[in-house]
Amino acid sequence: MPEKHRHTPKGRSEWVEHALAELKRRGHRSGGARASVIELMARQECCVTAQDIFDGLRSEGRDVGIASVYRTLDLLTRIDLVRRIELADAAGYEPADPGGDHHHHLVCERCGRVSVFEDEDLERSIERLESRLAGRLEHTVDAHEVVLRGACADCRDRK
Amino acid sequence: MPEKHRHTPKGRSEWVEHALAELKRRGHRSGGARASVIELMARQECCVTAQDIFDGLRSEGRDVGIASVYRTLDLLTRIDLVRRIELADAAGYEPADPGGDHHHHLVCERCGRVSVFEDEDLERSIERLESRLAGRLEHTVDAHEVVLRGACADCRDRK
DNA sequence: GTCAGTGCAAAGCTTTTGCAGCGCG
DNA sequence: CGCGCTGCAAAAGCTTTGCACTGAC
Repeated sequence: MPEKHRHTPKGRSEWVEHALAELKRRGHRSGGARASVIELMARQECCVTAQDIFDGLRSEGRDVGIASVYRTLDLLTRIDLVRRIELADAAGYEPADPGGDHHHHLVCERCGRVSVFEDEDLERSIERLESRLAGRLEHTVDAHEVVLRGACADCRDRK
Repeated sequence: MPEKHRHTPKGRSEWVEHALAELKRRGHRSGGARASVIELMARQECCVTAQDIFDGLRSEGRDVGIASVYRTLDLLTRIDLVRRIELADAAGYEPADPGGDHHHHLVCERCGRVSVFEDEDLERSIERLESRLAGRLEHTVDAHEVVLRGACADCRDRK
């Protein structure tokens, strides 16, 4: 059952705590740029690009270098606090909700807008597939990514 | 049921015919570079990058410019003769088999190797999802892409 | 003969890396 | 007070674009 615009504000402030704690646990120091990226990421609805984050922080007056944005995203992705999604031009990043929030993305090929859906049926199919692959010792699977491409309601109506 | 290394040599020479015919039908002229890219694409097992195609053609002595490779891939993708898959660094391209060969990709996060799987169960879940989305007039869906990421048998065994 | 197709080179993007300096612990 | 974090700038890819020229129709 697809759902759009899912808000989880409480879950997200928990995510900030979790992320900072996890970084500390791994012996990372707490720097300003990294904290800013984490705080902004937590406020996002859906996946954002590194450039989005950079622009967002600049518009709030936080002079974070784009290199630090990439470095932070890379670090957070490597320790599974952030999920990276390969879109067409640039990669999208979003907080990896620990609470099993397995949503995927729907990209409009005309306007580029990205929306979100969830589907339990699909998720179960993927789980079965993953355990079959693991059972045959063919491949372990840590993550999966589903992208649907088409035209959003607005663009389709606009002929 | 996942299957690797699926050969469809007959289907692929048919694909060359189909691609050339479709281009002619649309009023495109038949140039050397484009024909070379199509011919090489047809021989590929799985998705290849533009650079792979460029290198492959050069090694066969065909001096095709990389811009022509990109232009051809772009054209073929736009008319659905080629499927573009977003991997990590560069995009992968593969012939779009008209015969409903809906396979997807399994990427090893350590060595980068890309393998292929097919899964009817998964495909049915996606079909149901797509018709639900279309039914609600939320989004049309022309294409879907599933990427699983993990460790291939070789890399996992190598500790 | 016309104009789509082509190769080369340059430009445009996203992402990474080098480096000097700052500041957390 | 060491070394991890940071910003800037430069570099390193991937992909697109400009342009003159070739060749298909």
